[in-house]
Amino acid sequence: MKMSKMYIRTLRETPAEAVLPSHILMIRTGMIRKLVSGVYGYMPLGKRVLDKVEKIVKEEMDATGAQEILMSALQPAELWQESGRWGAYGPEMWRVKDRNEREFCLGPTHEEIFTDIIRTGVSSYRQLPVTLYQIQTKYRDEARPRFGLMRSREFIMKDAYSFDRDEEGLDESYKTMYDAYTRVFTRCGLKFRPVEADTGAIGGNGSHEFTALAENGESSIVYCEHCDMAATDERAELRDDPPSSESEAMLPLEEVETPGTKTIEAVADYLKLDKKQTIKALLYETYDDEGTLSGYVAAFIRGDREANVIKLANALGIQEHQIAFADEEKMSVLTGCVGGFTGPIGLKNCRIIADSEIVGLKNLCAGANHSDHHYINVNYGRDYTADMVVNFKMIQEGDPCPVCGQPVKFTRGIEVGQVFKLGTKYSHPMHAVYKDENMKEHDIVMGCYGIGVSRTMAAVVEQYHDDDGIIWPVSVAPYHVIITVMKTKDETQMQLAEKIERECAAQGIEVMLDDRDERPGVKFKDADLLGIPVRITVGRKAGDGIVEYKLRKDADKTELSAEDAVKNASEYIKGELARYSHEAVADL
RNA sequence: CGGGGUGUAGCGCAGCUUGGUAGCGCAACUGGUUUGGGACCAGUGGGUCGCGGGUUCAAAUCCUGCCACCCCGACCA
Repeated sequence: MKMSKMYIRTLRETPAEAVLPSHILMIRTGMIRKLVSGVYGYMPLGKRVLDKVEKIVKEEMDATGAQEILMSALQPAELWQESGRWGAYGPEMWRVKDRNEREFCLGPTHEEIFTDIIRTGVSSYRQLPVTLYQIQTKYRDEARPRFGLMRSREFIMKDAYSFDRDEEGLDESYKTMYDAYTRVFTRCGLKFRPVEADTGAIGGNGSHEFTALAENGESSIVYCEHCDMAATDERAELRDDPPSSESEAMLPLEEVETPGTKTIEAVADYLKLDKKQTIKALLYETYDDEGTLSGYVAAFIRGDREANVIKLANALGIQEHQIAFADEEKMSVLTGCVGGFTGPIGLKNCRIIADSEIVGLKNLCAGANHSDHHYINVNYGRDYTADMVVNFKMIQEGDPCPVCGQPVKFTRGIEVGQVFKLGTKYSHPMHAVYKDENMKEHDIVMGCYGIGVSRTMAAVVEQYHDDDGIIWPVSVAPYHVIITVMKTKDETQMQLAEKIERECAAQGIEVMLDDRDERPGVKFKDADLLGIPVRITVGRKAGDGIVEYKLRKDADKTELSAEDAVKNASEYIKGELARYSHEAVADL
């Protein structure tokens, strides 16, 4: 393709709207265009990359025997009411009405739709197992869209759903998808890690996230260097703490003045204590199924810790969206807590939850429930008790690994895929059943599997770039080779360039020819920015049939005959494509 | 949803404090000189200064309401 004919515009300056390298580069290369916040369009180069990712996804899905279909983004409310999620999903669901006030949503995911398909299409055990998938646009009205394609309100997702007779069948389907995902992300060139994950609002009883490693990622994952434990920070189990200061003697409870010390840092600093010797209060309000306020919770945790809201909600027997930070002023009227000085002693009209760790620690410092005062030498049992003692803290770097006990490590990443064992969460309420050999009805056992296709593209850029631009892995590069002509008005150069273009194309290499009437510097900068894996420069020595050959990822350049350059490019591209092929990763 | 910030040409920004009817760089267009790492000279075109209301002889500038976008947090199958 002649670059002079291509609809491309690159930007020299960093766009004001972008912060992450991947976002900046995708805008500077003109691959994507923002329409409104969290909604992007794909320009020619972006679309080509998207297509490559999709192709890899399709090949791996098809190889598992999954079959592609395509469902509408627009979904009737009735199906969601049947599954119980119309109310449960929350404000991220993009709800719309038709002219007759009938309710719909723009699908954030498709469990209901696929369950509906299967319940009318499957009646016998003989039709199971089956897995269907689609690559389609999803809508989530994110509270805060950001980082370009990383967290957008409209995005492209591959979603697959498996249907089995029983749990054993599901385990097999799940494993098949898990392996296929490993191949997909490997073929995209990503450095990633599958980690144990929570099931969240999708529900079910087992899940893994596939996380592309990236400093700027939004997900935090925990792993162990001594065993194969890897999980999201929310999911990671923490060992129950043995009472760590059992032998220490309890000192007399004492109230001390601590003026203006509203934060743990301030109190610890003022009293010259380690944060680990303090108790932090976290005030929550809870809601019932209708979303009305149902009560207050005061949760206490060691001062240096963070709470894991999922674990807290689980302990309270409610969903995650049914708990939120409390309105402190309203809560203080009823319970006697004082913002910044809340402690477990003397609270009323709320449930008190203590993290298992502080129960075992002696002589801690906690708020006194009146301004500018704290208690010191607070001890569980003697000075206060809790309605529940729960291990609800978030795991931290250095905490013991739940599997082997060695200190855990943290890293950040981008969640590019997730697999779930759903069980009968949807099939049961929606009555998706099959008849067995004895004409007995059973709920179909389901799994669901998602890949963020557009997000995967962003993750690749996030992992493959330098100061000059993108460095595409060959498997997803928009073009394989760029021919840079130094002087387009020089017929010898142009003719040689066109010859190279034809020869590349004849070998199935995707090639773009920079025939624009620009100075060499502009062309080199653009070639680097666009990140095309191989660059062939046609310049002064064109008359002798000599060109320059350079890989985007390497610094060195070599002068070769045009024939050898094409041969090198062809060998390199084909080698890389083979390395990222289905066959090459088949045994992963 | 809470806190902060920004809206001026396609992009990046200045002007606003102290009101006088809009400017710089890049990009685009024309001509010329250039041509191996984002050239130079000359010229040209392009703006309801986010939108509404108010103050004033006069508003990009002051007051006010709204909207959009970005950042931090909350939230996030």
